[in-house]
Amino acid sequence: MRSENRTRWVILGCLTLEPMSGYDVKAFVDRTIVHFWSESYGQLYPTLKALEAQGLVTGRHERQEGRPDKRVYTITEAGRAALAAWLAEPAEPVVPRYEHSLKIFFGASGPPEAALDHVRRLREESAAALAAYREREVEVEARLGDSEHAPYRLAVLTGGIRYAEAVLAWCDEAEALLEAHAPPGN
Amino acid sequence: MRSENRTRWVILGCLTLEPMSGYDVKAFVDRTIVHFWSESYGQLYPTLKALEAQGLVTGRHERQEGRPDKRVYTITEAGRAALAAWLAEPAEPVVPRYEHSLKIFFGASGPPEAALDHVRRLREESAAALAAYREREVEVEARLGDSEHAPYRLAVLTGGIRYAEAVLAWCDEAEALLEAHAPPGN
DNA sequence: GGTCTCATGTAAATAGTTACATGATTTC
DNA sequence: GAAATCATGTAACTATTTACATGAGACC
Repeated sequence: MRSENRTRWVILGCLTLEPMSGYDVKAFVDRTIVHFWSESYGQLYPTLKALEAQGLVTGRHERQEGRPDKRVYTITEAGRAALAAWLAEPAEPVVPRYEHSLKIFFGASGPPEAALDHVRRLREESAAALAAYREREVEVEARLGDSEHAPYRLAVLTGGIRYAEAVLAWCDEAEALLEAHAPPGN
Repeated sequence: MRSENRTRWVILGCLTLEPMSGYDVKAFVDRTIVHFWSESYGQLYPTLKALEAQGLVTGRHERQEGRPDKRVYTITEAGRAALAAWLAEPAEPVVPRYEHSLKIFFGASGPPEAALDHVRRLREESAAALAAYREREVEVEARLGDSEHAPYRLAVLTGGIRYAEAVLAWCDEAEALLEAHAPPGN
């Protein structure tokens, strides 16, 4: 693998916002960057331990009443430096694997309506995603205000919105194209 | 992993077009669907063997002059049926991991100009990709003509074009946003 | 003489997900 | 009484990449 364990950078990035537990990081990822990133506990907890061993974060046990204790991690100066260095490097252009596209690409080998169904499902998924992003946009604008993080977060969120809009427009185009060549026989 | 070995479906899909060797499949992927899919030899060759063992493809040794012999695989009826069944199933919505977005998202923790640099590099990469797609579009239209595959392939290629266009438009938007909030000090 | 293309494969390593285990408290 | 939330972790498994090994012929 080209870049060793990208989970570490996600964790360090989250910890620059505030001290968090593994559970908190997971919740943050699922709430804010889930449209372009995902993390699993199976990756988060071991990586947190490794980061602590490397001195990039420090963990402390925190007692809680009425709920389980948690282990809260804080980023160290070394952690901030490592993150800053990684942020300065060009991003690795990773080729994503889109099953939707793959299934449409080989559509001629499937049942007649299958490719159109993929387009229609994609439209529904994208419409739902778009609605969620727009809600989040309002929320982020309100909560972040003029924080130093605001422009970065808003830029990325706008990216999600533009992406979803482009996919929706493409769905119409693709549907027309496929319908024209494979007239519905039912 | 939810879907067992998606490489198999790529191989079967390719073999519906014509009999191919592992090397041919790799070349086809890199030539036509590389913008949303990638395959490595380390995955292709073992999977081809497994598919043969399952009776979904048959391989034959082909002698060549002036170049190495090759092993050419042909899809069987069972292979076509398996592929058609997979194509009929809804695609699994896999969350991609965009390093570009991640680095911009946490931009406040990096060097001042870093996030803008990511946007600018992304613009260059997308512009190059867009140019390549447009060339391929002309080529595909000419070569596929009114083949049964044409509408599917063109639809997917158009998807790549729309995506690249949307990214380019977003880059302008993001650059303006980031410049407004983090005035260039150099 | 060096590099590129053609061609097949294996081994080692890593990345990542899923399932399991545990258990208290809160909400429906 | 059931299900969800909070909370941490491990083990098993799968997917996937990268590096290595081999070797002939074509091209510059």
